[in-house]
Amino acid sequence: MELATKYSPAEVEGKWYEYWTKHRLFASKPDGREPYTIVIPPPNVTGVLHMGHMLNNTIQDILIRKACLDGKNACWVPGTDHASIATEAKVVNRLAEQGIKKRDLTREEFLKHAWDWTEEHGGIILKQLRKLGASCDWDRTAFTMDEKRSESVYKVFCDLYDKGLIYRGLRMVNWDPKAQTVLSTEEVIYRDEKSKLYHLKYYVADADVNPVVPTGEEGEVLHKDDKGYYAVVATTRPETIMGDTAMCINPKDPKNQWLRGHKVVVPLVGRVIPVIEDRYVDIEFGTGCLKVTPAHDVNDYQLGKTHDLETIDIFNPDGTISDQSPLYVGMDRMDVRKQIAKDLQEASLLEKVEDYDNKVGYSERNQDTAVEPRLCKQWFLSMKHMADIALPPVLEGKLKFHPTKYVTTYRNWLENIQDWCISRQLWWGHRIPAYFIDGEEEERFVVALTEEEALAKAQEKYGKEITMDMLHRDEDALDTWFSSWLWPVSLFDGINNPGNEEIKYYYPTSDLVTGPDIIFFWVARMIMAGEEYMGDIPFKNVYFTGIVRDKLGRKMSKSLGNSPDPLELIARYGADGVRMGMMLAAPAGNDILYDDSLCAQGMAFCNKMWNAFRLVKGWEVTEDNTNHNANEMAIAWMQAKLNATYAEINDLYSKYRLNEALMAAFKLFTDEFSGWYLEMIKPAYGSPIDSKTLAATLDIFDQLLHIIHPFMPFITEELWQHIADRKDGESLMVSAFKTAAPSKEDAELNQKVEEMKQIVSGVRAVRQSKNISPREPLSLQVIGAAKNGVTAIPALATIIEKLAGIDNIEVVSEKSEGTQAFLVGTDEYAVPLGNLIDADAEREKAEAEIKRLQGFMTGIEKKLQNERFVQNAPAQVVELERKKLADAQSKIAALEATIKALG
RNA sequence: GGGCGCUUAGCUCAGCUGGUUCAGAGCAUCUGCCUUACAAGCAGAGGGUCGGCGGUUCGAAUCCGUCAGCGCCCACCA
Repeated sequence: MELATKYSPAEVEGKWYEYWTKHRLFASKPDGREPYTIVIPPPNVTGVLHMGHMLNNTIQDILIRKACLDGKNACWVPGTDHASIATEAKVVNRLAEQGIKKRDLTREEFLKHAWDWTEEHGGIILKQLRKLGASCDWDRTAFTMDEKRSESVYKVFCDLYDKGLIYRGLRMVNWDPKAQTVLSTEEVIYRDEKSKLYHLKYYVADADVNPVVPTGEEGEVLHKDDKGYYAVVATTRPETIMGDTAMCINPKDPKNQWLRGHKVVVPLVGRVIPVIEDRYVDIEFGTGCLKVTPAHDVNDYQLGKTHDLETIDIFNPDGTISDQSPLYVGMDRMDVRKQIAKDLQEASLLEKVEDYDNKVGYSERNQDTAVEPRLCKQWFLSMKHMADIALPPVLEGKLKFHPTKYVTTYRNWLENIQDWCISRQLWWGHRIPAYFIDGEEEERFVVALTEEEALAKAQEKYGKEITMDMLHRDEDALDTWFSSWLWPVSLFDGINNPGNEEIKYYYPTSDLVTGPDIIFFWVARMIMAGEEYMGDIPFKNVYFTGIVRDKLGRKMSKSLGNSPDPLELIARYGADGVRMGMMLAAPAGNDILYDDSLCAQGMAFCNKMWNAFRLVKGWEVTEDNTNHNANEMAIAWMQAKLNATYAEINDLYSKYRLNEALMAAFKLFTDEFSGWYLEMIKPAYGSPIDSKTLAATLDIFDQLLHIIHPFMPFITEELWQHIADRKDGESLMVSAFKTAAPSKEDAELNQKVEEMKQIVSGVRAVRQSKNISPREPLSLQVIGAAKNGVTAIPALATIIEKLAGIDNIEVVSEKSEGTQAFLVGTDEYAVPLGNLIDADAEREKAEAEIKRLQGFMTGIEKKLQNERFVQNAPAQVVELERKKLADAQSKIAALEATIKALG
């Protein structure tokens, strides 16, 4: 058949994906083989594939396919995450478009919409992963809110509550006014911001007491104007003054001594508040006077507790001013900031405004919404115990991080860990299995898996008079990560059904591939849950990928429009091409600077493989196997090279240096196999190839396809299916494959061939410099001393003749006139060219080289004359220097002979 | 403010415990070739005083110190 010179992935990829699926090659069941397990970092159920997923899932697929070829029982479990905040926000937005407000719906109605949305948009991403070639066991597809996973979450919640690790607490928490929910500390990201520092006047209320005010250098009275004495407070948040319940100074601050024991008036508000003293206040910052708003700042809250201050909550949950405030009720906090600045100015209460750089916390999910500290009662998981069990396996190296630098990050976090706020004021998620009991001022509740159980517990705890009507289940849902942290366990039903066959077989999983941005959110917490519920680590290795950036180093983002659509890329370059492009750009642990040209390189490589296949496939075969010594040599060498490279590749895999492994495979195929081996054995045009060489070549091809397959599954399967007759159901994916360990003989043979290659390149360079066509035959002179080199091996001599276009190799004691010489190591070769030689130019070149070598020798001689070097350096090293010296001498001799021969 | 990491060819990166293979790879560049698998190709070539300075050593890209620049993580200075 005629095969196109271009490989077209579109015609091939879908076919093989279907074939793999049909023959259930991705499916895994526990058996006698060694398991190799990866659980996918579950993407948001409503998400679509982006470049980060492409990278992450390509890596996972490579690892899975490699394990499969290594004969392991590879199991890659896919699934999606319900992503409560993100998904709920999307649903709320869609409802808003339809004119429906969330608060007008009941919980049940809202959840119905959310499930509709999930079914409509959910799992698109998993379908997209198939285009990439992801070899997930799709039968196992899970969802963090499916039945088994939900049951696991509830059980774990109850269990941790019973163990006393989950508790309710009144804390200053991070509030997202847009999503209207609490966030954990990890979900707040701080950004540098250019803001303003407002200096506000707080007049002394009891001015009649006539405080002792300091005076300036000129003797003038400070802190006083026609309205009286005043202190100045610097704040970035003037809109919170309605919540001020004290002003604070440092007791050791000399310049503010005069304020001790006085009271001041909150500007505009008119409330009289005490001046308190606390060493927390930084004397150097601003004026050393701090306004204290216990309801809206973490530190102020602490001060409030210490000094027994009143707490005035001036914000509504949506970030507008509450009726606790005397002013601006109902206005948004950001609008109030602008307005109050004006009003203060007009009332002459604003001394000045300065530019100021500070950090503002934003919700990780709503990055346009500033988080508000807020005091409220939430559910927390005590983390001390969790940190204690999660730290040792990583520090001891039982669970390895790649790259290792993240161990420090992990450790720092765990050693300074805060309790985890696990409740969220959302509906989309796992509803907290806690039941509050009506009737008393003080909060009464029980935690239980079912209402019946709850009632029983309530009656036991609070008395028989409790009835079902009095129970109200907590309205809040759990943090999404409270279900994801169970993922490696819950996927194999290890919580509901401890000790089952699957969990015993697949747990602990092998590798986790994820981004370092979720090391705390997810990785650390999975280790905690794994240790708590399985008594063992959830995975043996964590491979942290980098962030995908554009080639200018910018993060890919929707707003910049610099993020390509993965599916378009696949359509353009083929999945294999894109996979290779991603991997080439992905050095282990570094960020990825993505550029389309990398995919183009991947596609070009596919084409290379395709054409190599066309060549091999196109040969006529003869059974005449005589006279193919050169081919035997070539085959032996190629196999040796392959063995050595594969050993290297395996080593790179073990270090997760997948980009280097791919590069090694790429070079093996392109340079060694296509560039050298195929040229060595290629029969003359129109001539057949002997059957032994063909068989050996197909075998080598087969091995190469195995090596490349994890990186580029589609084209390798396509070619593998073509290079021999295959039965239906057979696949490269699961076919046996063996290379020998590299041997000493391999290395020796390789060294000879490398030398041979240099001779060929030498001749080619001569041709290039003299503009001689490759088809014009030349002869090659082997100068005296080199006569025992590789040209003395008949098979290699034959190959040299073939590849360099040489019709005659002769050994001469001295090169004749009109030759152009070159050195391979210290061996000298020459190509007779007659009058094509430009004697002057050659002489100049040789002289320059001699000069360089002499300089080189001088350096070595000095070294060898240095007694301390000769005494202290290892004998080997000294010997080497002597050899370098000798080599340089013989090279100079050869060059001098060249000059002489030029006449 | 604390911690970690990075700086090697135009670009992206390898260079483990200092000395053969130490100055490398891929891409890009330049020069020849439409050579009968592949121009998405082949052949050949050029390109770096390994961020600066100082130290240890017979010997430093590699170890130590220091400075500069960049990046990341953590932290309650309003």
